[in-house]
Amino acid sequence: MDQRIIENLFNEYQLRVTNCRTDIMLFFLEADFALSAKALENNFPQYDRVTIYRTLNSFIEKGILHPIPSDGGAALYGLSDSIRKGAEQMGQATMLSDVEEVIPQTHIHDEHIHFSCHACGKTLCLPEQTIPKVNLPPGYQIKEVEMVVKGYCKSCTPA
Amino acid sequence: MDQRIIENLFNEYQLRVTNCRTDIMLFFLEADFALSAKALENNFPQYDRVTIYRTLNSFIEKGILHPIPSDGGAALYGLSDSIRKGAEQMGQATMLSDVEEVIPQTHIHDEHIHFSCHACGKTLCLPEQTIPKVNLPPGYQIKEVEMVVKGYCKSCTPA
DNA sequence: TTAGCTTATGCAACTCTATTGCATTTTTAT
DNA sequence: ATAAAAATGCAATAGAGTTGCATAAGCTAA
Repeated sequence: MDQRIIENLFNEYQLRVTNCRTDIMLFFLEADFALSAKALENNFPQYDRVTIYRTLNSFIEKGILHPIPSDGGAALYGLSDSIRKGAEQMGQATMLSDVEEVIPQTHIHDEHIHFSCHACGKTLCLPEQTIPKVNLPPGYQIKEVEMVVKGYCKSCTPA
Repeated sequence: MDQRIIENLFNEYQLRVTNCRTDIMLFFLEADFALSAKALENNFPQYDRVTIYRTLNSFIEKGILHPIPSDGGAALYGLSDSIRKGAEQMGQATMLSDVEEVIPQTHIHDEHIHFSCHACGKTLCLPEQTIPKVNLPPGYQIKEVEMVVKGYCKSCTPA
């Protein structure tokens, strides 16, 4: 994952390029599961807890990360679908013109299913799994749907 | 709602009958939405915060209440479907024999949809709305599914 | 009904997650 | 290079929830 791709992303979203933001974004791109503030604190002892929280909040405001509902006390965060897809495409691109095509998609909520594994404890975004349509009785106006499936993930289910 | 019905319920679930438990159970039965520990603290200043938390936990252990995923920091709790249904049936019953028919249904998870209203802030259980079946790619083993729909509830949607 | 065992309650202290204010440092545009 | 704007670190604070322990209340059986 090229550093330049991340810088470009931050420029698009009007976020200043800092070590903390770059490191955390790289970590999210390399992780295939959702992360907690605690996990980031452990992985980046060089940054203050407060800075990590502020970094997470700035990413959420821009729509780069989305919060994932969790049972435990601690919040979880996952990369937005558009960001991950964009970064993967850019990873293959070699020309700068390709890189500049990314358009910020703020406020677009990813309506994918989240999976929480009882065995390894990880929570994953399943970008390919769209949430099934819901029909509520008349009078309800649906704006957003959250779905968390719990069980055993691919790695933890015996084949 | 008869006090005797609640006493009977507690006996079935092997919970001692105390003022705090009775008051809180009554409050849940009368509320048509999910409650937070904070809401109970506000409504029952005569009971200690710790007692309220322990009361909630004892109800959850017995399966009388279920925790509801929420964005905010604070947990929400809803009455289990079987309890509310049982209490309503008993409310109509006049003979003690009817009342004694309640069977504790511990560890049965209610797979209904939850609705969270952006306007009034209330979270409701929708016992009639079952969660649609989900198909995940091979390798995932599903044990439990949570679904929270957000938008405007019946009371807050203009007709 | 009471004696005695068990469980629930209240209080104090504590843990953990997250936020806020403020001084200092870093980023970025000129 | 410089100055404005924004990010960082530190200290303090807020809120949710839990634990230990002494006391009070509920339950069981005689």
